[in-house]
Amino acid sequence: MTTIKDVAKACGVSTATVSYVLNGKRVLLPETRARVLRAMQELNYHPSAVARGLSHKRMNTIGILFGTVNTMVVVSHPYTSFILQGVLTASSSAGYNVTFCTDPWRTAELSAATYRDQRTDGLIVVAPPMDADIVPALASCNIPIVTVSYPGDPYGIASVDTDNLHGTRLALEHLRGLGHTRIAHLTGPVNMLGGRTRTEAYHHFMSAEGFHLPPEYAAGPGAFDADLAYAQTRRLLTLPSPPTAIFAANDQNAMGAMQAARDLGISVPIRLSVVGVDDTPEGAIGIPALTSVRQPLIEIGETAARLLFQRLAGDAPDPSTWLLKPTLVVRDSTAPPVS
Amino acid sequence: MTTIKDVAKACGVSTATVSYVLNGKRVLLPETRARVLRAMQELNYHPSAVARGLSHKRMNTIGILFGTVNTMVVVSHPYTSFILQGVLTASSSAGYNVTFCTDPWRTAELSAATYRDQRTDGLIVVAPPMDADIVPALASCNIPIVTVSYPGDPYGIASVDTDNLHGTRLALEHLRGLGHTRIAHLTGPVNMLGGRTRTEAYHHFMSAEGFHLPPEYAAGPGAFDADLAYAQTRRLLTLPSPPTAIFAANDQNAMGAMQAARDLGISVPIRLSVVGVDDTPEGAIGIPALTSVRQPLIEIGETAARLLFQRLAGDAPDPSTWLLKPTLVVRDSTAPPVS
DNA sequence: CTCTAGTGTTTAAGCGGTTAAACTATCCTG
DNA sequence: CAGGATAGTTTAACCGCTTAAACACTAGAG
Repeated sequence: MTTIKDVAKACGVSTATVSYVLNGKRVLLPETRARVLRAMQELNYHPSAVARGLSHKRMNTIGILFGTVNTMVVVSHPYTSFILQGVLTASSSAGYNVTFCTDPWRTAELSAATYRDQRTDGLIVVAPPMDADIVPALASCNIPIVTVSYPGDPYGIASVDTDNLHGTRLALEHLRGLGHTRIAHLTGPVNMLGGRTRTEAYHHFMSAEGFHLPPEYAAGPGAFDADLAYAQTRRLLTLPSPPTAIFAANDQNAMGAMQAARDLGISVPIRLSVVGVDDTPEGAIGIPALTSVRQPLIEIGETAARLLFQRLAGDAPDPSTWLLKPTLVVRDSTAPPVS
Repeated sequence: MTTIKDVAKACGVSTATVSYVLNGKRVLLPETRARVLRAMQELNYHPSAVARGLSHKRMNTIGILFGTVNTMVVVSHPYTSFILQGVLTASSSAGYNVTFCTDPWRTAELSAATYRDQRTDGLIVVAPPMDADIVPALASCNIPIVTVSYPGDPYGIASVDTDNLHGTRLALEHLRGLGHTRIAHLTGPVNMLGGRTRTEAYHHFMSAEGFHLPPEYAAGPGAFDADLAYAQTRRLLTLPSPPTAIFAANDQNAMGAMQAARDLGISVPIRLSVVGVDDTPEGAIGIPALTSVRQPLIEIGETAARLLFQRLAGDAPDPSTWLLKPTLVVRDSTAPPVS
């Protein structure tokens, strides 16, 4: 590997001169500059990002950490992979590299080393459980971070998320507009901001509308999991007064619900309407195609990355929560209730 | 940020001692060791991976580069995301970090800087076009690389891929076993190893079986693209003597073919059987569910990563091509031909 | 009681860049 | 034509950690 010294020696200048050619922080004689450039070419020289990083104390690299339990199956999951896509796009155009934190978060104690070694200039933490110590731990050692789907404010951190209140309203207004009044909810995990917020929004909307529904209509504890949703839906549909519509915390839950309905011989959407959240390909292709709240995941990833870059550049963005508007994709799993 | 000096000063030893505590390369008095460890705790010290990297000349990080044209939509693509998954899994357990090369490969000239700056110890290059200069360029400057779906041998590089010959045979034997003889092929891009190999394997199999098919049965140039496959299939199905089965270069092509058949009122699988490659979720969920050759993508990613780690550790693996066996997933898009 | 052989720690020179400050010409100004 | 400004380059310290080599000290051998 040729170093800056080799180049300097090769054309009889000091390493400082080569360095100035490299980053143009001083004016040099065109002739000198040309000679150095030629030598760099001939020697096939490429400066070491590591040495540079040590001097500059920044590596032009951000890390992305998926805060979910099962970190390793995360990439092929539609939610995370689209967020990742957005982060990569924004990073690419901002000249940043992205390193994947492969080491899943355990506890602040155990995982600190991986995230505090200055290998990355900052971190994007995606959807960490609300009860994990990861965000406070990272925040307390001044690592610049931006979170996705996590309450940022308490720690003075910028955070990006879907406007889940709005998304829930879209789904529920759609159902109510079709004439549904007996609308149940499959809850997501309470320790995830997205799940919790949708459930809160559901209750909020329902009481604002003056609907008084039995508690079984939003039974917890939930998860982002088709099997649990399946079981919960069976229970709902065998209630004396079953719901005519279900708002599921995400598409996986919705798929579980549709399966349960199918197994009970209850046709969707004729006798049961189902709305999910996430607009996954699986839902879109399912039979019937799932009506779903589409989160702007790529934009969320891009926004998170951009906020982090701003923060790293010094223009501190106000550490607040950025909510991006979801949209409702109406497909074939919703229809007016049979009366 | 506290440095090794702070720790050394805090407990009255030299930085060398702290360093030895850090990496245990010398025996120290238990008492000294304890004192240093305590200081590290109290000062909340975490060594800089960058400084370490500069000394060691390795960062314990590998890069992954997707060689396809449209790099930025790559993550959410099933092929790449599963490969990535495998790479991440293997890296995680080997203690390596993974950085995405967000900067898409342009030419050797333009992109060299990004890949030669020692930020990564080695590179996994996934499915680069065969006519791009990327692999030779990287190989010629001694960056340890492992390729996926690329002819590795010529450059003395380890390479991992699906055994496409075997996969093609699985698909074609399945069709022949059902009784098909008029089997057409939707070709993939010729500049991608996977596409090219499947087409070669198709021709090889057909002539070995003694089938003499019209050239229109495998018309090129192809692509991994549903629209082109759609057009090609329409042409095939309106031939005087149309095929009764189609072996598509991948699932996207197969989906295009099924759409074309549908639009022509030709029912799959009754009047046309279709086999794809990749076993994508979309294909699996489609109507009819697609019979497809499943590539062991996660294993491919893992293998590629492991080969790279071996290479980095010095145990040079023989730079040959590792072919992993695909399997055939039989679903509803194939059936015996109507006679 | 000297001499060697550990043992535990420090010194100091890197690793490959950056950059403030010093230096050396050259040029202009009064 | 001295004196200051300016332009182009070098010197050398530094970033934070590693590590060969030097050093100081004890302990056991002869």
